[in-house]
Amino acid sequence: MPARSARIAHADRVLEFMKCQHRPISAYEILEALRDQGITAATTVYRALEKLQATGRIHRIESLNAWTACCGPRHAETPVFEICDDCGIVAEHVDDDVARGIAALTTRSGFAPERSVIEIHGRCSDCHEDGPTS
Amino acid sequence: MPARSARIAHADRVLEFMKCQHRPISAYEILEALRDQGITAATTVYRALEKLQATGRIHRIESLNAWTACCGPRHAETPVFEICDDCGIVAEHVDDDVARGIAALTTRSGFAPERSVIEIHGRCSDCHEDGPTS
DNA sequence: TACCAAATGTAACGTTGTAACATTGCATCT
DNA sequence: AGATGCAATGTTACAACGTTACATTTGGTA
Repeated sequence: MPARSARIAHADRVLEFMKCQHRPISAYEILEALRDQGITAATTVYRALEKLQATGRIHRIESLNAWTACCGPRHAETPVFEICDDCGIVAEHVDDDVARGIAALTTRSGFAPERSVIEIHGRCSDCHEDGPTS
Repeated sequence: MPARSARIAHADRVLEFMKCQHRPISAYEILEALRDQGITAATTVYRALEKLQATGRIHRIESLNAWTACCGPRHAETPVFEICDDCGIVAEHVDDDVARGIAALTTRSGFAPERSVIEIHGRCSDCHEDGPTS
């Protein structure tokens, strides 16, 4: 894997792999999946994740210790994640009402917010099958 | 299977310790602190934490991998945490506006919520010292 | 008493993340 | 071209967080 393309390759390879997944992925899953593409150590994966997160192209799901590709246009805004505990799929939203609620709360309490983690666990529409028993 | 109240010593000791702290505590910090009270293994701490969480007396802070005593009467509702990244203090709120925003979002998307994680990182009022002075 | 179930102890292991330091590839300057 | 400097990468070891599996103790109850 020579040449100049190798200098950006790892972060890009990690991002490409993450975009093909439809659920959050752990750093060690990425490591295993990309081992045959020259990524051999956890350190490398974490460095790639750090760069991708800094540029807003991926998000960390705190309550899963896992990572997911950003699936919106440009996300400077706080995402709200809906995480299906059944099939594992994650939906990413930007919600102005929730954001306003957070802003109002922090204003009242005198707290200066910098980063919000909003993760809703439950069942997605495909999995809860809105029925009686189960 | 009636009352068995004498067997909860460890969970009680863990809860008492956590109430004396004013910031989130990791499971291993609890282990070290309570080693001289007969708690000798991580397993014991995690079992106590699990019980306390199940009864709503403590919360897990997902973005810190740490735990905090519940400091409000509304154990059943989703708390919003303000976490000061400077001094480490955590404020716990129950906010109906935020809860309504979450409920509206999940209703629109057909998601069945079960558990929400809402953690706001930033600076508390004592730490950001609003303004140019410092 | 004898039994059962919950609580606890113990050891090992699995997962997630970081620190510290060496090495390599590429751009730039002289 | 040679020297230099920086960022990316490799390597190793370790720290932090959490779980599994199984043995043992304890107290209530049939």
